[in-house]
Amino acid sequence: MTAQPSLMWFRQDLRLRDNPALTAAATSGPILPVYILDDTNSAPWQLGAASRWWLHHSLSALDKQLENRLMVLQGDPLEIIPALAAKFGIRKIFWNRCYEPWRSKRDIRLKRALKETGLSVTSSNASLLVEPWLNLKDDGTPYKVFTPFYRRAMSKGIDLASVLSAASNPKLIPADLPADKLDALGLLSEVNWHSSFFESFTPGEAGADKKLACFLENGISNYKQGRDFPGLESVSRLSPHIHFGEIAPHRIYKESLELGELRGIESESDHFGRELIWREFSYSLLHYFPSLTESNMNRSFDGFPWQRDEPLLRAWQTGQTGYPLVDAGMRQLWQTGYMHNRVRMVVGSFLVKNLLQDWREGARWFWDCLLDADLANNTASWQWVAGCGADAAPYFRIFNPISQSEKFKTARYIRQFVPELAQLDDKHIYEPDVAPESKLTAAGVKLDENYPKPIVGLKTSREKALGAYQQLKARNRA
DNA sequence: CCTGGAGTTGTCCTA
DNA sequence: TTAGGACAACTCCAG
Repeated sequence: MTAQPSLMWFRQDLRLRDNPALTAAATSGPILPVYILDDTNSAPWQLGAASRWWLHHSLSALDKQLENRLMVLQGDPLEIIPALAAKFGIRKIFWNRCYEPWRSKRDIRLKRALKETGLSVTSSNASLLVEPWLNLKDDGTPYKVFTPFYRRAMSKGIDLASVLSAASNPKLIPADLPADKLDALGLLSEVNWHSSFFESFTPGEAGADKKLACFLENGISNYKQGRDFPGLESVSRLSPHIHFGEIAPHRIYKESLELGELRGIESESDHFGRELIWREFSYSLLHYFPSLTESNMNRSFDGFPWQRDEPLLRAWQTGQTGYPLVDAGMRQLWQTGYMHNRVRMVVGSFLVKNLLQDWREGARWFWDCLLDADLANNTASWQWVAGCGADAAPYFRIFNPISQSEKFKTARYIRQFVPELAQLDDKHIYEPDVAPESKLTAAGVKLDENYPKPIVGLKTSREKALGAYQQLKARNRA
């Protein structure tokens, strides 16, 4: 007779190393590893199509690490977990915390219910450098400005030791699992739209480690400047791995800072560390302002005169705005499930300020298309770019997609994702509609035939946006 | 409680 | 060509 098994509930911690819940579960005896697809009650934030693709392959990788013993289920954990406990004679349950408001609410209920039936439940932190309730102002309230949040976190120091550990090698209880258990979740769409995702990403813990190693080897040495240039390989692209918990931010933080010291490039690694803390800031915001996903954080934006327009939104989504950098970004998103951060700001600003479309439309589209779709990051970032969020860009700060193209030398990037413009030289590729006819003809560009003319004028749309903002202010004063 | 200083990522116009 | 200031006040935060 074996010892009583523990249940390890995997969620956004799909890894064996640096996994506090798994470490704790493994030391207490044999374990039953379980994943539950639980997003059915999270409308309107059910997993997007790109996230589903990633999840499928990440679970597949984890399952292999667990000798195909990962139990995969779908439904409401409030029912499933107690049923499993009863069926397998489980007394102890372990998980790592999630922070989406609907999940943490559900987990609190579940924990209470399990404890009432005499089960032991242990939850741990596996995914935040600083959990929201550990980085508050002296008066106990949460930060709304990034820099003080960052300083506070730095001055207190990050607790790395409680998360970092060797890979667990848990003893798994025998289970008879169907071979098609993952396919049964139906995470992969029938349309083969995601085939190119594999070109840039390998979901799973091993893929995450490789991405980090590659970034530390090549990308980080020029991070501070290089991260703004979409044509360079100076960003880590770790975001989807972090979101699904295939790697602990603690490990990323530790290794990048150590390398910075070793190579004397502290400035680069500090800037990278700052970006990791931005994620923490977003989590804190969402935790303390759970309505952030639906409502303007700055309520004075509630009456903003958004100009809902389906054709404009559609042009933005499909990368047919006539602004090459915007179109390149939107097509990168669609084709690869990823978009460079500099370009995210440019396309975000363009949607919200030049097209006057509600930021929630942008957030929704990103949610569906991004492999790294993360409720806290996505929401906080869209509110930031729209000007209604915490520490937001002032409303008059409107990105000019052409200036941005030039400043960050995006010609190569544009050629990659907008092939119909590839033959244009650097001088004309940023603004094809004012290129001489001869250049366009030579490059095979026929405006409004194989590439659109700009769908809005930059100057007029900018003035319109500023006008809308003035209008809003006037209304709020009245 | 008061107060001073500061706040991710920009653009445009003018002198 | 280039550098500096305007753009908008407002809220946040720490001392």
